[in-house]
Amino acid sequence: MDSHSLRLFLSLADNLHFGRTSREQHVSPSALSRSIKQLEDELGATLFVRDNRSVRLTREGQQFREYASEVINGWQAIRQTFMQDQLNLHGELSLYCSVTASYSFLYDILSSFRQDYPRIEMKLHTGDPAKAVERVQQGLEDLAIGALPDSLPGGVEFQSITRSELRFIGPQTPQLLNDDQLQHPTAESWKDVPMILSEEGLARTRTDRWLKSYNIKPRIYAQVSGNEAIVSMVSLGFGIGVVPQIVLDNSPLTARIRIYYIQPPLTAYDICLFALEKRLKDPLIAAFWNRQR
Amino acid sequence: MDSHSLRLFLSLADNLHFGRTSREQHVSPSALSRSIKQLEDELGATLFVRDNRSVRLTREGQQFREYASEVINGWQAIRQTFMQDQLNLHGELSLYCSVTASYSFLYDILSSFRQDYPRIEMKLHTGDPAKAVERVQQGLEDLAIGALPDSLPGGVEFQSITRSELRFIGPQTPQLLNDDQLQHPTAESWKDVPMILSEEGLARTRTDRWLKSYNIKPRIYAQVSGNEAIVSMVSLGFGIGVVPQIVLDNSPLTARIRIYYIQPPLTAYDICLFALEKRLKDPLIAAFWNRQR
DNA sequence: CCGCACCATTGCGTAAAATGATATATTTGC
DNA sequence: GCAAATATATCATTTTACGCAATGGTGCGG
Repeated sequence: MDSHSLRLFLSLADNLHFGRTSREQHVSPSALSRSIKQLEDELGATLFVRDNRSVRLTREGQQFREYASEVINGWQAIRQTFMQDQLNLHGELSLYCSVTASYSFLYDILSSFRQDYPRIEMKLHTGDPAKAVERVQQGLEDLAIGALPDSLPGGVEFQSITRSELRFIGPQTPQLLNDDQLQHPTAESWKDVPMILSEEGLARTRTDRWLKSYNIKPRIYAQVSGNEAIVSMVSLGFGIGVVPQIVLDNSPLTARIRIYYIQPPLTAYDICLFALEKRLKDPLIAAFWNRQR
Repeated sequence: MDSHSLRLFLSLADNLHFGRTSREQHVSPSALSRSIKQLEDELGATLFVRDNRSVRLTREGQQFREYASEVINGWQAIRQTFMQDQLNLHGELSLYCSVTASYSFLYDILSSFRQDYPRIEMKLHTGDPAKAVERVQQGLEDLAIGALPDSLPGGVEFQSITRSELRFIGPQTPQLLNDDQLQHPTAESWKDVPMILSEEGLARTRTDRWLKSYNIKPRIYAQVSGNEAIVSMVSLGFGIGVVPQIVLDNSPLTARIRIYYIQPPLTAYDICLFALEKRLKDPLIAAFWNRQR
């Protein structure tokens, strides 16, 4: 028995619907199904009657629901108690991240942090994630989110948040790359492919390295800054580009572009939180660094 | 947060001693330490003050102790409630296993089963584990514990309980095998090594296969039945034998024998519980099969 | 003052478990 | 028959847990 299963159970007991619950709780349907089944096995009782069309709580399920919600509420309550001081912890934290980050996982991070530390104000600055480490290092920001570079300057600490693959993308039409160009990239076949690349940053470095490994001298149509701008230009048919998957997940233009899956793939982005090591002692920064996840 | 961590926490809160608690709870000191640390991280509070010489509960720890014991007791209580019918479940179950099994893991299995189904009587029969599957198949036993054979007859279901490596053992003195014989076994160097083997069973099959792979024709000093007898004869210096590690763990003769670690090791024993598939519907057998672990 | 025993913790390599993706079965309502 | 929803199996991958051995700190006795 663990709190995660209990949360899933409680959510399912509310929804009475596996699909909806799995989406709400960010787990796959199979994981949810297994989790409930495991709970039932441990208890030696059936919690839900599923008749392929509807889900409903058994008598035991209702009973267990009370217990589960007590456990979860008790847990939250005791955490609140322990965090009394945290209620008094107040001030301001600046966080630098990309527009994409602010659209995606940042919401979850900030909303749970907000619950625990309601009196800490967050100043959110968005910009090119390639500058994340630099901004922290220069003391312009308390915290920053960006991709983990191949080499991190000393004195900067990081913690991994998520990973995201780097993708080659092209416009939906016209199709700028054919199978042959993808599977057997050569300098010759790629010489006229127009490319739209970031001016700097990991995506650029890794793309350059990939191109170089095939001796391709790219025809650079445009160098832009900002992944959204790349997606935008690609969708308009100007060329092919390279952006992290997470940008595509949150882009309104996904229908206008296509993803080219190359082998071997570019090394994935490791999206991390950065802070200056010596500033980790700062109570506000420490609170964020050690936040509940 | 999971029930296992809570149990560890409660035990530690009683003992105020990591070493003792880890022994009591059958986990390594490191696992215990990490488990407590994780709990503290999740809660954002220190539960114990450890000053390398003593362990004591913090104020938060005392508070959490109440919560934890409520959660655990509640869990037990709700399981009891769900198992009301089980209290009424009564009758007799026969279980066949080796002497070694009855000395080791069987205690844990039976004592927890006993708690859940106090009115089910267990008839324990001990004997050669090689006969486990056969006894179940013939309907002589409801359940049996033994090593999973390479091929299981149809209609017999199994569930894994634990694994145990097969070990070559020799007497403490005289040393019957030298390094060369172990690392480069040849027919020539092994021809005079006296061996004590089971008459039948997996250990015998696997030993034979191993010997054959090196073209060794063993000099069989004795064929006996029962692993304890093998250990006994080996300890007296009659020859070398092959027994599962678990037999050694529970033998009073370990000081008199030595283990020869060969590479590659023999395929380990997979110690399983067996039952006839069609009898799994029997409420008593089902209760044991799906017992709490 | 120096080993020495004791004890919690940490690093590391490996083993086990959880997960997501995918495919398939099954039932039910339309 | 078809679509929707749950259950289950399998596989690859990631994540986690574990034990072992080593570390570091502390008090005690010689």
